[in-house]
Amino acid sequence: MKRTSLKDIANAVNLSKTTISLILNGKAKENNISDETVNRVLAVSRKMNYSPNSLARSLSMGRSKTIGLIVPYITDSFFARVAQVIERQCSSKGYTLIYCSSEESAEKERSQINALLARQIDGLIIASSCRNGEDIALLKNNNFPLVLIDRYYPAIETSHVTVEDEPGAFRLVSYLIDRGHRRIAMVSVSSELLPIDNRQKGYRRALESAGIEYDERMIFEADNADHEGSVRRSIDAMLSMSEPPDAIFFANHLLAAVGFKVLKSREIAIPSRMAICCFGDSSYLELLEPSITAIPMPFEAIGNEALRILLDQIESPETSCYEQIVLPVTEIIRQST
Amino acid sequence: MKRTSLKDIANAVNLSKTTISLILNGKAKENNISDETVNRVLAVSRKMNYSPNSLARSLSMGRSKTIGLIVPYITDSFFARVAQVIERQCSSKGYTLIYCSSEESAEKERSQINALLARQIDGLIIASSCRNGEDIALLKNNNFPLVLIDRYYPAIETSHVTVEDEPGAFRLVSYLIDRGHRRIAMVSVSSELLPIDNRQKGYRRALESAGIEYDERMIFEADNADHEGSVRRSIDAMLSMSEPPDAIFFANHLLAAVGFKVLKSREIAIPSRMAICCFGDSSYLELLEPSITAIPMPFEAIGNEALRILLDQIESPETSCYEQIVLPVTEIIRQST
DNA sequence: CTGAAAGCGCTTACAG
DNA sequence: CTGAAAGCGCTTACAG
Repeated sequence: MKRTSLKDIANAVNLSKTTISLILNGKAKENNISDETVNRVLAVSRKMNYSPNSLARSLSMGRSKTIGLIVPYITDSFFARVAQVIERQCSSKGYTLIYCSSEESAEKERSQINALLARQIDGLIIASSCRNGEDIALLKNNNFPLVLIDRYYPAIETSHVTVEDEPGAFRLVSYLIDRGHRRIAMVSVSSELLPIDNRQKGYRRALESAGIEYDERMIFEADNADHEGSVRRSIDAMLSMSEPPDAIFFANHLLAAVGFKVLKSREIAIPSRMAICCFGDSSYLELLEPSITAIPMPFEAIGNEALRILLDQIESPETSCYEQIVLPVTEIIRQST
Repeated sequence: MKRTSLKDIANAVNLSKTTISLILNGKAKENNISDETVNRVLAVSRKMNYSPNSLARSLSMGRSKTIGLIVPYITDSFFARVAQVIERQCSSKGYTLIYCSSEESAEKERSQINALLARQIDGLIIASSCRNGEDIALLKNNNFPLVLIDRYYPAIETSHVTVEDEPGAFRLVSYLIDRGHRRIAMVSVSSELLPIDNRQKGYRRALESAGIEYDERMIFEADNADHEGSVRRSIDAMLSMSEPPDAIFFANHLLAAVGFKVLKSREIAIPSRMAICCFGDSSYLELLEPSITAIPMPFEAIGNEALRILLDQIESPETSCYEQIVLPVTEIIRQST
């Protein structure tokens, strides 16, 4: 597809590329280019349907007005919504967003970081796999504009936007305890994900501060590659315990949905025989019967803050400094607890 | 962030950029470059952590190994899954995917098409707003590699991948009729979206072939900007009819979820007082109580076929021709009907 | 076996 | 008021 270039316009109006470029970039005034010339060029460029080749422009300017976003799964409604928020903000600020899914793989994450850097992106927002400290450190050491969301590396000082994972989990589990539950299981995912770890800490602290002994057999780790199967096995394992749990805290909304399904299929009454709740939320959790107690993620704030910090780093590198934002969360009590 | 360039390597090893470029692109053999030189360059380029500037490369080669995908909403699980499928396929074929959400706006779609073209993408997959025939025709006339998914323009011959909207709706509504329903309402979205229109046609044909008179007051159009409110109003309107419908066919899964919620809140028993079903599916529709009869979208096949056709156009422009794929769909009968 | 040179489509000091 | 020229980082005929 032949696109018209600056040179084409220059030839058409018998001026130099320089002049055309200046005019099209709104620098006519400061270069004293006559109104007549400006209008003529504008008209012709419109007629020729000109739009600049942004590769050439970025290459020449050394910045692309593009930012990258890497999330684990775009199919996870939480990340999709964060992406939506960031995409909208970006376009209102004249930036383009390129996003991709790392599928929770450190290698994919690495190759995506490299692919994005190769495209000369101006900054990067990552919900990292938590197993890629090397690249994160490299970016940081090069002062590359970077904001981590949802997950960060405690050992590496960066800007990041997260939520109150530990306190949120603490409150939710404490609530279960207040409701009389004593045997509370937790289903999380098998990985070193920081937020999951913090949610587990909150769970543990809630038990401790209620004087309930922590029992590691009550912690189940699902397999990201097989939520369905692994959650089913976890729940079956719980049910076959001599003293089965009477409540389950799921580490995220996807696990909770699967858990709900399994419990239903096993005909376990919720909440009478098993109360359930989870970190994170999704529109359908309130539609289920019983509706599920959950802690919604402030995806709007996460996206907005992350982009604000990133653009600050990009546009005012000298004054900007690392910002760590921890957003508050509030549980929504529904029927499942 | 200073990246190392070909020139940096050339200087480091005292060879020309040409030689480095040839080696790094695996063209050493055909240019008789000595193994020793090759190894030396490879080692140095690794040590210097070189990765080519893909903007420069694309600019020079005139192709970017990048394809664009425009969907209405990445937060719609259907499109997120299609995007996931395409992203995976792309990366396995050495392409990068850039996707963005048009939010069902023709203007956004247009500006995204232009932004993507400006990035010299090699091809484009679009689930179009159906109100942007102008740009689609322009792309087509320039022989730009293009595949439409989910929606297409009947007046413009292009490659596209869609599903059996009309037959699917026909079968589903016929099923409702078989179950004894006579007053069947349809809730669709207020737009000129082709698949929605086809689903409506299927609905209508089912009624006709069962000898049920079509009543346009049974068609409700929800507002994309306010699903919640408009579906609520539609359902309230139905309920206040002298002879309310006894079944509702929702044009997509998002509408069905909202409809389910409203019916519950109005304490309308499903399916005894009101049967419901929808086109499209989502993991949670089977978790609801009653679970919802639906027609799953073959997102895997949509993504795979679309990309296959597109790559064919890109890589063999001379032999490729327009392909129109209509994928079959099968309803899953659940408890809501 | 290797390099100089032109070109991809832009921007931007610099000169007149 | 406007243009020639260099440069961004690559690739690729062409020459030796």
